[in-house]
Amino acid sequence: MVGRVIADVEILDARLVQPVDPRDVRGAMRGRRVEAIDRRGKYLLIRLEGDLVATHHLRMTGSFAVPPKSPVPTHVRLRYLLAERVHPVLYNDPRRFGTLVVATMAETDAHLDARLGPEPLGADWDATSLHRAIHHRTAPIKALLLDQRVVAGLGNIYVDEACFLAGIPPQAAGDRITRPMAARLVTHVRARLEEAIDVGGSTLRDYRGVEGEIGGMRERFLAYGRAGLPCLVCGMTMRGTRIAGRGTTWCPRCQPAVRAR
DNA sequence: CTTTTTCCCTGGACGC
DNA sequence: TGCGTCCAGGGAAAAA
Repeated sequence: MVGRVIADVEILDARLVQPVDPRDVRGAMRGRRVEAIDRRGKYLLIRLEGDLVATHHLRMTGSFAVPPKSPVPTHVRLRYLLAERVHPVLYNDPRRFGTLVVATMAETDAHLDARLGPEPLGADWDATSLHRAIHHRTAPIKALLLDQRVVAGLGNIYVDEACFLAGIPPQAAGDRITRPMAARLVTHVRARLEEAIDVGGSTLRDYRGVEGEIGGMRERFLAYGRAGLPCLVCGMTMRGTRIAGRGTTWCPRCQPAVRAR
């Protein structure tokens, strides 16, 4: 899309852009050239000429498809028609959790800055900054890592994976996470994210790459979704519970309870 | 202030 | 096969 002019935007599901009138979004984007596409946390930013940003969030089931390399998906909610290109870029989202906001750069930055902490793959996120952000908190470490203001971009899968690899039980309170433990979390969050990116993401059911590809990460899960199954490291039965409203899996042997202070 | 719970939404899995 | 029920989860909003 970068460098091309958006000839038109067809919004097939008005709820995608609520509470804004879909006609305003269409009118604002039409005829503008795409200058760049960026990401902040889980937000996808389509930067348009003339100080305008289209901010997509895919939630769990959103994906972009680029025919004809990709098959046309079954739940297309929006079509970007590009000048001098036959096939539109499609936004697909069976469950309609995804969102789209169109705003100026300043409005977009303000919106994101209020919601997002440091990037997990960025230089400013390290053991010290994580420890500082959570050492006074009593919520479980899993809830804190899912909090996008603590660190931007982690979801349920990667938090379970990182806690497992770091040997820290997900229910451990933030104020019991020592600096060395924070260092292990940072290391394993980074390693797991980079590995997932390399293999094309974690398709569970709906996620697809723009050419329809299924992500390769789901065969590599060590913790996520393995409750009741043997731990791939020690063989003990993995336990399942609910933390921060999310299904949570951990190994009682590899992630022993943190000692009270 | 922090933390927890509820809600949104739909397709797939499962039981009968 | 068909129907009902439950579950998955990111983030906003409400409740505690």
